[in-house]
Amino acid sequence: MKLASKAIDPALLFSALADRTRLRLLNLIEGREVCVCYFVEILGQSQPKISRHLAYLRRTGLVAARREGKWMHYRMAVGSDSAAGRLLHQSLAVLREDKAFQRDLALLNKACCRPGVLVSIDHAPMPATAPLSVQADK
Amino acid sequence: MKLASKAIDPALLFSALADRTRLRLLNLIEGREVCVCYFVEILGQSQPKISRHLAYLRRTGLVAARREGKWMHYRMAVGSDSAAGRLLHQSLAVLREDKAFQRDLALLNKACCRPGVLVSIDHAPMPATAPLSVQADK
DNA sequence: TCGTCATATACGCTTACGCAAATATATTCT
DNA sequence: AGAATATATTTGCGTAAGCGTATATGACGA
Repeated sequence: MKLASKAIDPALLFSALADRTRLRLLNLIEGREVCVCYFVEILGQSQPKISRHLAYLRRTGLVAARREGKWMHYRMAVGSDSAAGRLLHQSLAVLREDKAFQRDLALLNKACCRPGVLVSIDHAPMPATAPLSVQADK
Repeated sequence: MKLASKAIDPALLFSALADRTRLRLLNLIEGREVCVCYFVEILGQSQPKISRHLAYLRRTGLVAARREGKWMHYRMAVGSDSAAGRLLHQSLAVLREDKAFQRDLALLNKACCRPGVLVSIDHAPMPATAPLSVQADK
């Protein structure tokens, strides 16, 4: 059961959103559980940088981590029952109008649905939930 | 005519929202034009502090200022036609669920609709547009 | 036990931000 | 012109945040 430890201050929430790397991470995390190795691969940024930003999001209480063997999986820790959660989720919805964010999601889709496309991580664990498809192929 | 000078980067927008004073200012500005003296009075913060945060919002392109005699009036500079505008406006909508933000709006209502309540500014110019009433008296 | 892989943290540095106090600018009034 | 009012900007200082590089931790396999 998810403890509502304490309401997240709006200004603090927006601080967490005030960085493009963190926005991209949250975009990928929303709605599923994602392994760190996907973040590094898809964002194309150094591992310490990704890890540092994930730590920031963890400290803020926006995401939670779960260890599974060597891998760490991150997931959302706030739902739309809190004001902060609504702020976060509705903001991500708008951000996904941007092609760059759609592209990140598409890469995540490829990575878990077409293993081998991202060869360097084709041994990594699958996300627990399939990423929402952006502009589904209809 | 409002020039769409350049799209506001989402991370930059969220930086502007990452401060409680600026959130309160934006809450008051949205939907009308407000004189600086109201900000100082309602937020109960020092004039230089208010001015500094207004300057920040101006630099970011979120608000615009207009001089009228000795007074400066601030208004929103982004509409819901831009992604940043949608992010901003929908965020303010959620923030107004909070009593503190409702209270600020109520004080603005009093200040312009019942002159004399805030005696120290009862000589100040009226907001151009009446503030949206929060929880209208039904 | 050792080595390796996956991830996290520490360090040193630089830049941005927030605040209070002081000062500057612009406008109106006399 | 000079004083008063409304607002803006500067200065100095402390803190938080970002980055890259280097190092530490934790889990697994040989």
